[in-house]
Amino acid sequence: MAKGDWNDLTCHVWAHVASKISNQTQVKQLHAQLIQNSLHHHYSWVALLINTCTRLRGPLSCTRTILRYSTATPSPNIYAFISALEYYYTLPVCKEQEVSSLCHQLLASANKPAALYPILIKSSGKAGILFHSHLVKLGHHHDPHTRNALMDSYAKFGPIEAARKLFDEMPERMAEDWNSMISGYWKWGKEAEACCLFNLMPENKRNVVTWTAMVTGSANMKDLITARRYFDLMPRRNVVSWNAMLSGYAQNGFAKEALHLFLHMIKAGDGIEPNQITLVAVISSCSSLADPCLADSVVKFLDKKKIQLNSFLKTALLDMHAKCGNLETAQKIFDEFGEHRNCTTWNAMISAYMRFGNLALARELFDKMPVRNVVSWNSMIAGFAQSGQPAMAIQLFKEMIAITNLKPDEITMVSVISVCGQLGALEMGNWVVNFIVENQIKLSISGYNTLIFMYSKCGSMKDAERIFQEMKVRDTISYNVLVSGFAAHGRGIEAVELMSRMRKEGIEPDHITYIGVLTACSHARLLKEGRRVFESIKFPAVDHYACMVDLLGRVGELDEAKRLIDRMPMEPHAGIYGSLLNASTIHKRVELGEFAANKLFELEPSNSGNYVLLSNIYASAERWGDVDRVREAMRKLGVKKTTGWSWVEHDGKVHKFIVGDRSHERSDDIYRLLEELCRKMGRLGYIVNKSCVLRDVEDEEKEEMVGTHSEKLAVCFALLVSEVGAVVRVVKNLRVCQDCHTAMKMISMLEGREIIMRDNNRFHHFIDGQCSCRDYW
DNA sequence: GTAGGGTTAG
Repeated sequence: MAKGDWNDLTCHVWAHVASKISNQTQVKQLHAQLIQNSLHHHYSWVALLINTCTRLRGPLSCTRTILRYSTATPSPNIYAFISALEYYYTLPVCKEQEVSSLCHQLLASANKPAALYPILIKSSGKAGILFHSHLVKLGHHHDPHTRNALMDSYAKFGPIEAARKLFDEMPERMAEDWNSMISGYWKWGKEAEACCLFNLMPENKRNVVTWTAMVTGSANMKDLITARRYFDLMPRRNVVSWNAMLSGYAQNGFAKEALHLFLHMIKAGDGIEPNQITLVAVISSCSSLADPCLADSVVKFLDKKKIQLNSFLKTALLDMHAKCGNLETAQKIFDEFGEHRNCTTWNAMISAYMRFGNLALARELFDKMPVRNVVSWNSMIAGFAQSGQPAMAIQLFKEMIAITNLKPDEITMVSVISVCGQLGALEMGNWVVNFIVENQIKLSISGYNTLIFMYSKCGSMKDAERIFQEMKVRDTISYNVLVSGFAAHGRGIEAVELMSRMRKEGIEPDHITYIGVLTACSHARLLKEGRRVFESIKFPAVDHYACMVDLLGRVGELDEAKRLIDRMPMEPHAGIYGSLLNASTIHKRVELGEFAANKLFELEPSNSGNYVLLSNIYASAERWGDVDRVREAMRKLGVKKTTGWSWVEHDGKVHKFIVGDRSHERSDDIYRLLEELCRKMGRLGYIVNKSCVLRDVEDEEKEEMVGTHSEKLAVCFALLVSEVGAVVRVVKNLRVCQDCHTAMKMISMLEGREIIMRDNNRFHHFIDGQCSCRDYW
């Protein structure tokens, strides 16, 4: 080959060579070969080299060299320069000044046709606006296309006001100018301005792009109704318009609508063929429906239409298989990616493992991945939070903010807030809220809803109400979370009032609201209000009946409760009989209790609580023979009483206890206090098998069956640290035993402090020797 | 190579 020669054949050969390059050393070798052949001045070579670097996404120094080199060649290649610029600008080490000076060098270095400026600006991404002053200097900014390109850069990357200024200064506007401006407004969340401009735009200038921009804009504001209206009104649709509508549905959780629209598209879509992007939306909808049959038909469709799989499609497929329960296929797709995996692929695989409960493999993958983004951290934090490992979730969050430059976003914070709620860790919750404010993390409605949830789970309804009041826009969930909070804290009146307010503000209560309000009435013994609420439900579900049975039972109307069960239009579930059994225990109704318990033994034979409750009913009626019979039945069936953990938060740290626990550093003090407490309360207490057993003073043979004693340890610890003078929050997951309840009342009276106890879903406020929940013990 | 559509985390 003659030196410096360049023709189609050599181009083809060298392009083939370049396409095989897989590492930086080979790039350098190719560069050396070019120099050897004196081809290095030819701009097509520069383009080839830079494209290779771009493909590898790694050899940074090489790209920088070539970037400088491409402006220094006698005939600089604008396209090669753009490729390099685009790539370089996405790198974290990119220096804007450097880019700007290179741009100016290039612009000043040679005469180029005016048509190149818009291309240069468009292709430069965020760097496009750096050309502005230069173009004004050269007088090129009056060219309509250049001007549009500049305006578009401002519209995309901000400030949007600068774009509007250019737009207003235009003597006449092309459709592209209107479209750029409208899309810009949508991009910056300025819905009103976008719609206003759309209405101002002359009707004959609106084209398929304008309409599609309106569809996408509305969909991004989560207003799918309006998006669909624009879609239906469009005079002409192409594949992009269909994709916009499909993706709108898919990204906003309207999977069924997306699939429905897709079927419509392939049946009567004006002869429009679905492409890769269409299928990405379709596959992601199949993922959220988690239906393996649907997954199968999509795979067949891809095969039939011979659609090429790109990395977006492959990742979507990986996710779909994982969500449909097929981890092997997901794993296979991940393995086939090989070196071409990107961050999203890794993340999809990590969340697949998390979904299958394989935390160890998820962690291994997370540690192995070369680059982690916010989603990677979020997947891990959420995964641990949802797998009952809240401490690990918190640790990862701390690592994230300590060792990475990544900024936690709303999704990170929602996981962390929810962990604080799970743990009942109020101090940590407050710290997290502070973090959100300091780092200016914007929360959406669902973010605020999580905050309300957290505060009510941490026992601070005051804060929960404050957040609710501060919200400018609320949805059904906001009301439901607060109503459930009131219910858990036994504040019935507030729950009923909140539902009225909800109706007044034009938000219709849903079945969850009704469950919350009825539960609140039940805990506060508001029979009249509860009846009214129940009667206002148009189609009461089985859970609403359960709440009503619970309410009737607690206030002692057990016969009416039984009649309601008999009248129910559907089959009663375990919750219904559970409420009846519980009420029978409280009101010592042996026969009704037996009836409910027998139903429950059929429905859930291994639930130990039912046996314990029945045995308690017999005990209260002094039918010791029956007590023994139930215990014997439990033993024979191998039903074990489940034990639970109790938590206390102190000084921002959560302390965890279980029966017989000796692991706490203040364990000795705790047990000493426990004995003292038992003595003070006029009961005999002693420690057996490292755990605490209480015996009734009057009947030394009768061991306490209720309570797991882990809460006793928790209570004692809470008392030990009580000198801090703060509200003590004892958090546990089983019903508080009577001793603890009595102890709490005593302490609240003697020390004049408020004590808040969390008992699974309920809260008990002890003030001045009284407990807030009237139906309790 | 002027404007519109893409995967993962709650």
